[in-house]
Amino acid sequence: MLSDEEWFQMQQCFELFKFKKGDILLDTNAICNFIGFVDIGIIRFFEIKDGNEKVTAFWFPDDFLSNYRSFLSGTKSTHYIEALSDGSYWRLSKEDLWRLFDDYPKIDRLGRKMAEYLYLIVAERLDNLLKQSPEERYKSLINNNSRLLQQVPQYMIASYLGVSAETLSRIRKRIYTK
Amino acid sequence: MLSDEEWFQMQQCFELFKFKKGDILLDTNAICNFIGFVDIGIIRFFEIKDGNEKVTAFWFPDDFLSNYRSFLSGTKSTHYIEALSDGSYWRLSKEDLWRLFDDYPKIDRLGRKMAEYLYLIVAERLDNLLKQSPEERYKSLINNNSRLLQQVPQYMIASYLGVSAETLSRIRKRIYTK
DNA sequence: ATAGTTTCTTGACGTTCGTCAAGAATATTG
DNA sequence: CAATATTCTTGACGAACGTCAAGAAACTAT
Repeated sequence: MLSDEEWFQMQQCFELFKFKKGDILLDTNAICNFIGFVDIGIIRFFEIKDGNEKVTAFWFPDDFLSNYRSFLSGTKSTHYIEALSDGSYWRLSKEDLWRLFDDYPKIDRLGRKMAEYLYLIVAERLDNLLKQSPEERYKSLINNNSRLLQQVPQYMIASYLGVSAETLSRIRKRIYTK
Repeated sequence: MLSDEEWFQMQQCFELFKFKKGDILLDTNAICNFIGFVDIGIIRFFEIKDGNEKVTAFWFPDDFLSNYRSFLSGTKSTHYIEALSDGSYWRLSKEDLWRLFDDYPKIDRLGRKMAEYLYLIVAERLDNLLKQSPEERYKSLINNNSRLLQQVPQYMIASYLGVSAETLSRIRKRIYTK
């Protein structure tokens, strides 16, 4: 889809960032001025409401990584991006991306595909949250996202599903004892 | 942002569709092959789960109108698009849009802006759903979307907020009697 | 105006959830 | 291996929600 020249120009702009478990890759109130892709490691995207963590997303290798809302709108992040393990990610600054979009129409189109793809992910998550019960959401996770269950603490998954840690523990008990 | 020529080409592709209250503009299991913009009227986007309606969105004049998930992914719609009043909307077929994207890079870029904008809307809605209580969500609606309260039946708003009609009735009682 | 339809409210009751607290299980570190 | 920290489970209890059913209120249409 892209020519060699276009790929080269894009690759030139990506920079590898290493991180340690617990590192904050984006703090609240900062404006997210980059997008990235996970190289190695696990990352979570969450906010804090009344002292409670609300996890919006987990990211694994090859996943898109950004506070895309803050990135697009230029508003301060309400969320943290935090490393759940050691690892690294490829980073592209907003400045460079805008320049690539201006200089190369095909990269601009790639940006459209990216936005469309990210729309699909979040729209599907919204739909599931509206129509499924917590138990159904957990079962979906078992079928579609089992690596998450193995590599992320359960209380974070609970938050991702929109329930308390205790409730998820009881959901699991319900499921696995019948 | 677009030249006269580009605007003209786009306008050529839009077609006005009239509808009556209760009309189904997109049925479940159909593939959404258009995007549109509301000209006149009110429209809702909803699905049915276990006999219950789950409203995902309401659209007013100038709002973007499509099952964008079905449109982008080419999968069958799980939702209905239904007219809540008489009205009309401007419609652009997928075929024409793809052609416009191919022929005019600036329209392609406009498509990126559109996808980005729609991402922001759904991402914010997801965030609110994860972090706010039903009562908080209703209060947000009062402040940010009051025309919705005046022009849409309350039981549909309840569904949009993710609660039963009775619960919203009780939330309103809680709020307005103290 | 009146009859019919739709929408909203209220009460009763059972279920699920959140919170707090304690302890068990698991993982990490020295 | 022992000590510590983290995560998970369980119980008890109260709050919020869903459902069913009945009636009130608002809206439509003739």
